[in-house]
Amino acid sequence: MKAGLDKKTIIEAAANIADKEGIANVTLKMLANELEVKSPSLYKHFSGGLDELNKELMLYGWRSLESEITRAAIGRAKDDAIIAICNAYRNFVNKHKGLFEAMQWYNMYQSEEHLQATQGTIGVLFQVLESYGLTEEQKVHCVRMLRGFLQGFSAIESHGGFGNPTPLNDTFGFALKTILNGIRDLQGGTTR
Amino acid sequence: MKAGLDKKTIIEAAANIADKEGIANVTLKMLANELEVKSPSLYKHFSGGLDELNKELMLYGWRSLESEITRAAIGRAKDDAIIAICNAYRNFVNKHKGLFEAMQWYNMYQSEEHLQATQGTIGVLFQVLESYGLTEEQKVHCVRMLRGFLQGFSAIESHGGFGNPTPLNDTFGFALKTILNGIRDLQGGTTR
DNA sequence: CTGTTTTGGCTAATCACATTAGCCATTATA
DNA sequence: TATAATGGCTAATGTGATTAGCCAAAACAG
Repeated sequence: MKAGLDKKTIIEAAANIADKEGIANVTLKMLANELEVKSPSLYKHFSGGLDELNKELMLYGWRSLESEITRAAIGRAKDDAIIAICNAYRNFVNKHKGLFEAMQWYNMYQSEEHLQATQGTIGVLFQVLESYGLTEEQKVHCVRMLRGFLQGFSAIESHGGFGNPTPLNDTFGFALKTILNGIRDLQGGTTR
Repeated sequence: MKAGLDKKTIIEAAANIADKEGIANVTLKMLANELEVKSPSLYKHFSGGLDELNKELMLYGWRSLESEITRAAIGRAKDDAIIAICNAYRNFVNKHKGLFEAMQWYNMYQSEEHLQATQGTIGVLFQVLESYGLTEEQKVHCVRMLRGFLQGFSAIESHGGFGNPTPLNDTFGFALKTILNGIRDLQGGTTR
């Protein structure tokens, strides 16, 4: 006996493999190698096998993202907070390409747990929006718009999907400005 | 001898399986079953095996999307065209959940081919933007913003990721309006 | 029209990885 | 200190991908 593994260690190793080697390499075999253990041993920690592990990886990812985002928003409010959150999201994805893929991959299973997991992240945005004096419904629209954009943009960027040499920072800034304008318009009710 | 298969038939069957059974079920075995053939036979059409097949499926998906989008834009211009395109994109994803996953899945391989494949779809948006009198750079920003939002929003929606009961049509409409406003602002140069 | 080549299917065999069964030493605990 | 639970291991099984090599039908050359 020697390894002394636990779920946390294993998940973190999996996240590492995902980021470094690509999500396709998150296999029990690879994981066992990394942890210097034989693959059947992992079943002592994840009786559900690879499937359970992937689910946990997904949850771990969302929790990590939530934590980064929360930290980013500390001491900020309004647009300033939203911008910080969006930057944190984008940076997280670029730093954790594989993990982010895992977070989406598990969408396939469309589980209640997944909904819960994303809720935390989304919740931070909701809180920030509280101070804008919007209706519940308007807040929902704003959060959804932000979520959609952040997820899509980050996914494409992290995969090198934007072929053009134009700086991505500029695009991101423009998009954020546009979205914040949209939110502002909801407040005043200005019919432009 | 009997089947008389060809690439097109096989890819379409694969797309069907992806949409109906989920992308996890796009296996050579399942495909062979559907086509009433033995799995090794498929190698006569895709010498690269499952990997090549997935790549072709990805390309097929982007080509299909481009075609739907193009059709949607016919006879329309400006905001009207953009809205039509966005709706077509969203509808496509919801109708082809599995195929859309395949389109993204292959991102993993970050290939030149993938870049080419998306280019067609993106190109349609570019063309529509021609009439807005924007600089090249501004057009790039707009297209990227739209792409990011469409991909993220559609992916989340098609997976049932938006937990809230608020109608998604409303959110989509609001987001489009917001983005179109952002584009309009680029034109006038109005410093709001 | 006949001999030859190509095509596209098939069976049998191999490989990788997930998973299960059951063994066993160490650790924790009654 | 007995005993139970833990967490590792080896061996065996199962599924799907892939490869090798056979063979009949179709296409084609003369």
